[in-house]
Amino acid sequence: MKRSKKERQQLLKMTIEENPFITDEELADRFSVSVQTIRLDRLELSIPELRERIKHVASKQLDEEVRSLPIEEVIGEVIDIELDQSAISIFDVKTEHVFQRNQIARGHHLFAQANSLAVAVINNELALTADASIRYHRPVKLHERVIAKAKVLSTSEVRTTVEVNSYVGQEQVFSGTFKMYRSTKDK
Amino acid sequence: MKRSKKERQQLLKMTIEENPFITDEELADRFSVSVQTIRLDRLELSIPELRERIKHVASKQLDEEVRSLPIEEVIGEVIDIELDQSAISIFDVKTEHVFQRNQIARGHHLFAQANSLAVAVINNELALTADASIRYHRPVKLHERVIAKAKVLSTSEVRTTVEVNSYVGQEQVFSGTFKMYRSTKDK
DNA sequence: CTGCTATTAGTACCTAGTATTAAAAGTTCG
DNA sequence: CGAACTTTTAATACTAGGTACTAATAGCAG
Repeated sequence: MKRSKKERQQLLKMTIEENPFITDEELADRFSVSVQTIRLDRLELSIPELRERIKHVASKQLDEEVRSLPIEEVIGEVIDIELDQSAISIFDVKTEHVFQRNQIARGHHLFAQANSLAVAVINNELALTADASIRYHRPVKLHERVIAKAKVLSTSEVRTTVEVNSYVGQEQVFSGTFKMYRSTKDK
Repeated sequence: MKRSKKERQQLLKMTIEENPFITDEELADRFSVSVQTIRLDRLELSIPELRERIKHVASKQLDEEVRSLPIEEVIGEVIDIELDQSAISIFDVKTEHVFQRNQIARGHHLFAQANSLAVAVINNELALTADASIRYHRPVKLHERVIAKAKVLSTSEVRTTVEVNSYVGQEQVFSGTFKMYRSTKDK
């Protein structure tokens, strides 16, 4: 089938994005053009060669391995954070989070969102929850968006108290107070 | 400095593990031997060439991207239950439950085990957590088996209080008191 | 000094490219 | 229709980072 240059380049870009491991030769085959054409296309689109693409993906992987900060491990998506002060995350309730019978979110998901946000807000290599006191104000339903706001109330050498309030729209659905250990090194 | 063949190969292995992006030439420089020697070493140690190493790292990255598992639905296995009285469940801590940095189980999994057991023990079409007070006695580590025991403390028309204590072996790791609504129908 | 291992050197070949020049094919406009 | 332009293909020289193989040399042990 015939494709215009523009169409081909558009497809090329998508193809490479989907599978960065593809060679120019395979691409040439796939689009029924010469290898040179593919190379001109890549040049015009500023798409680097196979090895560079792979290298880039691999570096990302190494980054991830090294990093693995608590922020990656938060349940929900952190949209704002000021270390040792406050943090906000959003959590969309999907089918896998609710009881089938009544479409109400299972409590531990709201807890997890709040608790992990409390962990994340603490500017420390490691924070562990010591104890917590929580309250569910009203049930949260499927497809609702829960916004959790964490606020650090007090901090001492080894302990920090974090308050988390979660809302759906203007309505409060959850509140919790988390007392956290801030262990300095590994335990 | 002089190193024996064995010493060099040992170091070589570690060096490549730490930085898979290093070329034979750089390695040769670093160990003050010829490039050929490095290649013989890699051959003996079955270490693939630079590009293959990078490719391998990159594929791992793509795997990870696909993964991104949601918080799982299974929160321990109920092994005994007497409705409105008591229940026991076990929960094996796997890699997906721990912080990567220190292999300590994330608090919300212990909470989820206890909370879901509290829900299960209540002989009602629907039970919802109203509030909870919990305490983490000691961190739980990877591969430990947590046994949660729930006991119903009091029951009224609409509310039930459940106490849950969790253990690893003889040692208590978690305790919580859950006040539950026993709503008769849907809310 | 003879063997042996370890190391180094050299050559041909490979993949997946870049960079450049040139020719051929396709398209558009007057 | 044909000149002018764009697009595509082809061909060549060169590169990095290797493999595979052969051969020469270095170091040391008995």
